[in-house]
Amino acid sequence: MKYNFAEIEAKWQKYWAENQTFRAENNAGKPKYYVLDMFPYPSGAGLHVGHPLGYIASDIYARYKRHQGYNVLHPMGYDSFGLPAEQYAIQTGQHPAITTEANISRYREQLDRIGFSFDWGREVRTSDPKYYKWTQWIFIQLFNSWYNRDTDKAEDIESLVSIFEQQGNAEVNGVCDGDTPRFSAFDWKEMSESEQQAILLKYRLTYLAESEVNWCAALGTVLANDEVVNGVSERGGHPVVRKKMTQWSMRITAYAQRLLDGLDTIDWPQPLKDSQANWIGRSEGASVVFNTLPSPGNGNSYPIEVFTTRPDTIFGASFMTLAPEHELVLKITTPEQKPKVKAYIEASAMRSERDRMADVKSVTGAFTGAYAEHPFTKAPIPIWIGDYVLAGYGTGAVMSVPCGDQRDFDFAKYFDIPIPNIFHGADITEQAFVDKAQTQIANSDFLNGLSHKRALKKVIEVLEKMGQGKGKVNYRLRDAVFSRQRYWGEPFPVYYVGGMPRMIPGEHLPIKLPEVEKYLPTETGEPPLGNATEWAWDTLNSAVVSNHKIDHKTVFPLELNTMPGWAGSSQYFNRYMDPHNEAEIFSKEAIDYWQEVDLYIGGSEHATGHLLYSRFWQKFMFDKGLVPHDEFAKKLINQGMVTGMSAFIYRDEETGRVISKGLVGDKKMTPIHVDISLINSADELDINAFKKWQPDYGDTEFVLENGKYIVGREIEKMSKSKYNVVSPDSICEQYGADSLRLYEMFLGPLEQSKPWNTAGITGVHGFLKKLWRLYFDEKGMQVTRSEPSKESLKTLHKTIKKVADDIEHFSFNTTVSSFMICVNELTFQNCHSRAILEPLVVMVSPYAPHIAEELWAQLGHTDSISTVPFPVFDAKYLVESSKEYPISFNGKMRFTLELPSDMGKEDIEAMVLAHEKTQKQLEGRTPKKVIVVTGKIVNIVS
RNA sequence: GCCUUGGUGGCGGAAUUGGUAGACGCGCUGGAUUCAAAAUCCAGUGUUUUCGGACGUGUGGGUUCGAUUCCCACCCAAGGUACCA
Repeated sequence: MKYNFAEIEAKWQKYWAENQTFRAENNAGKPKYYVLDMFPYPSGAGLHVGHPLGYIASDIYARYKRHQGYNVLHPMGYDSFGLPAEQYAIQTGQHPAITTEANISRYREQLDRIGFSFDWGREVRTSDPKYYKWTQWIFIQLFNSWYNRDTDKAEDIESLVSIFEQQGNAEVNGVCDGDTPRFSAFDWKEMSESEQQAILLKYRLTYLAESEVNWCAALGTVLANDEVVNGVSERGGHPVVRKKMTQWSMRITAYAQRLLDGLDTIDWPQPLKDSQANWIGRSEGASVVFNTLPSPGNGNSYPIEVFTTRPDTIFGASFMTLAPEHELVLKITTPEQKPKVKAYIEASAMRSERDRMADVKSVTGAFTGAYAEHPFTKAPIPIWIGDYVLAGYGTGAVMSVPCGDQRDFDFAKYFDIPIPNIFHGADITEQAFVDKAQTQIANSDFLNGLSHKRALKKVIEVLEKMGQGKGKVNYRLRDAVFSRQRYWGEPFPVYYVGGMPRMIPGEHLPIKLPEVEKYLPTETGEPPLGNATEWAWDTLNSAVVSNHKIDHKTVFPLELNTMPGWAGSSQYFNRYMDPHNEAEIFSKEAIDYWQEVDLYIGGSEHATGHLLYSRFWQKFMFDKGLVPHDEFAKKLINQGMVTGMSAFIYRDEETGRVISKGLVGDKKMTPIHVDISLINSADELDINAFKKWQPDYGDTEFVLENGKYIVGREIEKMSKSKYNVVSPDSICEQYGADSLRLYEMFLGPLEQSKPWNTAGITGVHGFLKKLWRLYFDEKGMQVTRSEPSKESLKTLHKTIKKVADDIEHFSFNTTVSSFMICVNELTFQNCHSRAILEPLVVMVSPYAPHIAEELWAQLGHTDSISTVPFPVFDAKYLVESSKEYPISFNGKMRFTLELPSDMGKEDIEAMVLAHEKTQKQLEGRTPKKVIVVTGKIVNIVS
């Protein structure tokens, strides 16, 4: 009987679907285990072999856990809102929902072919109103909450209102906007409804605020940083300017410290934690207030607050620098300097934030003509603006200490500003002195002679006493903008009364995305939802109604923005626990049972996006008492990228001939991508097939080496345009899903990126055939009830140990090797014993589930192999009577010697020294020292 | 610049607490089988060699009886990033 993978795989995929083999119950009397993959965006291109890498790894682990007796939750879904479908809609008029649906079916077909053990009964799609109902619901919960620093958690907004009613906001220690005014209970009661709402917005965890965006007027939309290249839009090359727009924001900064602290409690890769920690960017220092001096143009004095991590260097401050966007800039600039300053502000508005930050070399800035008073020396110090200071970080203003900060130093040198030295013994002629450990402060009045640490403490004390500053912790993390001017996203459950946002009551959710004629922004520059004609909220009937009914009395306009891509992915892992619940986001029972994700596998590119936002929402949900853990995933693994092996032919532009790689030499030739399906495993090009694919080359002369055309190979990202994409379908077709699964794992360590080379798959495919032949010969089943040999038992148990250890360490590539070694050995031993071959098939099952199910059934079992207990390792089969000792001389192994395992050190030493090969190696020298590590090695030093 | 990860045969990679470097697979070479091919099987495959051996894990040092593994300095590649006060 031959190994017919096509038949076997179709059969078992059908069996699993029909029997719902992998359905997870919410209360099975077993311990739970939750294995999660990052759900994909269903793109039009379909899956390539890089995509399923992580899914295969998680599937192996999920199946392994089932063999260990766990009730495993292993769901899959789609992150199905997104830009490509919308772009396609703009071009073709096709509704994104239709495109998305088609793409999802294609993804599903491809996924099904690989034999994943997903519980498809729990599938979620972020673009499904039944799902985004709960995304909207969470938004409302955030809106109705504020962050209380005293209790260090989110609380209901009602509690804030009652504090305001009783005592105003003076005593409230809540996270709020920087410009929140102080008011008393009396003031609060005097405010109009609208004014009160405006105040509350400053405290809500999701709020409306002006944020800076990259506005592209020609496209009528806001662009992401990476869509802006050199100040113009990537698509079309239209001008882009920084502009303030009213947008929804998430007050993630309220959670900065907890997001940082939480990293210590989760088993995530260190590089990923590092990048989150850097993103949050905690720095300790002080905020210091400098007052401006009245100037010819402006008789007032304004306080300018700066944040500095080096308040100890305050006596070295010889100027101040404000971000060009700083609100005081135009107020304090002298008439004389106005033209220069205005020009500079305009110029920097043209540059994207990324451009401003990437440009390290050029120093730019402008003098405002104004001065501030140094808090201690009372000296006037000039106020400059410079775009190396970012409006969004700290207070958008810095005290510049050129002797202690390289950027300030460069700025001062460039504009010829004095550089006072306040460090004892430091040379600052060429560069700033930044070594904190070596710092001894000088020329600084009461700080003279102090170290960095002591000066820091002292100066903060004095500043606090003067009321001109205080110690402060600053975070780089900014609140996350939550509005998008797009069509294909979650609509907000928000309508506007007198310009103030109101939430639609939860019982009327979901608010479904309206139909529009065009998916582009409106002519007046409003988001695509501005094209909808049925987009108003009728408060009497609690329904979405036609726009012409808007009367601002009972019918109000709805929000025109939609939510960003990360909205739908920030809680999906909890929704999987109870995906069909229409009354709650998930039942208490479900969350109490599943608790949290035990293992999450996905790409590291989500480090500071999805993974940070999800942690934020989880902490919020925890504060609200909805989830039992404030971290959603205990363990996380990043899978690496699978890169493609592009193939090139080389065209000699002078002669027009195409030269085989070995004959190219030093001559400059044009490399041209060729489709990798035309290349065999020896890098030879099928010239006829190539000419058929590219008829233009029909008459081209191919210069061969040894009668063959050899292509060049290079590793690149897999992409259609590079003709190096390998689809899993074609692999499944040719070798089967089991071969694909094994090969993806065999490629190398899960976390590392590695190139795909289809040629190598014959190795694992050959292994599966060889495995099959242990069970079947030409005549049929050849498994016997005979007693297994000692060697076979040893082979089996050696493999059990290795495989179990490797799976726990997610070292799936080495597991595949040990399977190969095991099958090679059993074949050599001519082993057909059921006592060996039954446990073997269970071990293989997580990796190659189809062949395992088939062999299991052929062995006479009637149930699926999926929950059969994993074989248990027994050390007694590995006991050896002798050990082959490596004998090394000065650390280099020269020969091996077989000795009894229980032989003692002295006996070993005597045996080894007496050996003729030892005498030969020593060449008459006396050994200085003999090291014997029993069971390991012998080393002779001479 | 900074942070992170990595650098081992022709290629992917292995060596789990410092103990036989190159497991396993691909590719390649030779052979068996075949009319032939595919498939399968067997043997070989780091470099070098006077066939004794010598040298070999990016480079240079160090610790150690012994280093791919630990320490210091450097080079290169990939990914991330923030001129962050």
